[in-house]
Amino acid sequence: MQIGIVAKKIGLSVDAIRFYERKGLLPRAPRTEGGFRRYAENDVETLAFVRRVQGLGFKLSEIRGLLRLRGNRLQPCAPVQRRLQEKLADVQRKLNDLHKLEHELRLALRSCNKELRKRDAHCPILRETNNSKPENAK
Amino acid sequence: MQIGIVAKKIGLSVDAIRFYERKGLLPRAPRTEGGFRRYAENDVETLAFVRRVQGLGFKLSEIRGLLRLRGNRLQPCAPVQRRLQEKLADVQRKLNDLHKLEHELRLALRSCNKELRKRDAHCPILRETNNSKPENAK
DNA sequence: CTTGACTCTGGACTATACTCCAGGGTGTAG
DNA sequence: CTACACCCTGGAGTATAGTCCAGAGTCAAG
Repeated sequence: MQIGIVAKKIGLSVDAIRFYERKGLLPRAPRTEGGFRRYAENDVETLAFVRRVQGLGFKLSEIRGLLRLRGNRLQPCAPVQRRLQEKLADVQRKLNDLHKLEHELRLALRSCNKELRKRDAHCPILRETNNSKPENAK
Repeated sequence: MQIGIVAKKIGLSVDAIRFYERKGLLPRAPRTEGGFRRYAENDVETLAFVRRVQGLGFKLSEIRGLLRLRGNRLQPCAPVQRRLQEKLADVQRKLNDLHKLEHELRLALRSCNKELRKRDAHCPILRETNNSKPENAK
C-alpha cells in the first residue's frame, strides 16, 4: 500500500503520516526502489491506534510511550491505567479551571447587566474600579 | 517611573511589558533622552486592566480590541457584553468537550479494570479491538 | 514511451504568549 | 568620576501538531 491509500483509509493527511514517522511514532517505512514508502495492514492498525488515543487526549509525545508498551508481546494494563488516570486528573483540573472561569464571566456579565439598566451607562468592566478578587500576589 | 518599577507593581516581567508595547496593547511609551521608557500611573492601570481581562480568558489580540473600547470617553457596555457572552460560549463549548473526554477516559479505565481482575491480563486499550464509537467519517 | 497522478526530501510557516540573549548604553548614589 | 544596577534593540527560542511548498523523481496505464 502506498502512503496515499493509507491516508485515505484512516482519514489522515499524507503529510501527517510522514510527520508521525519523523516524530518516531511509526518506524521508518520500508521503501520501494524508487523510494516510495510501503505499508502493510499492520501499519494501518498502528495509525488507527494513534488516532484512538489521541481522541483520549494524549499528545504525540505520550503516544510514543504508549506505542512502546503496545510493542511488548505481553501487554500489561497497569502502566496504561496509570497514564489514563493521570490524563483524567489533567482533564479534571482543566474542568475545574474552566468552571471558575465560567463563574467569573457570569459575574462580569451580571455587573454589565446592572449597568445597562441605567441611563448613561459606562461599562464597569472597562473602568478600573478594581473589583477583582484579592490575589495572593507573588 | 521606569519599566522595572511598573513591572514589580503589577507582577509582570519587564520583557512582557515591552512585548505588550510591541503588540500594540500599550502605546509606545515616551522616552528619556537616553531612550528609557517613562510610565505614569495611568499606564499601570492599563496594565492592570490587561491582567484582569486576561484572567477572564481573553487573548492579547482580543484585549487590544477591549483597550480600544476603553479609550472612548463614553464607555458603552454593550460591546463588552457581547464579547463576554462569546467568551462564555467558548468556555461552555470547552467544558462540553472536556466532559465528553472525561467520560471516554472513564470508560477506558473501566475496561482496564475489568481486565486487571483476570490472570494474564493484556490491555484492551493497547489491543486494536476497535471499540471506539462509530465516527461519522469525513 | 508518454502522460498524469502520485510520491520524495527538507525546510518554512501557522498561532500563542511570552522568555532569554548579546552587545551596548544610561542613570544615579556615593 | 566610578560603579553598578538598570535599560535599550532586535532577534532567536519554546511547545504543539501539523500544513504547505518547491523542485525533483516514480509508478502504472495506455
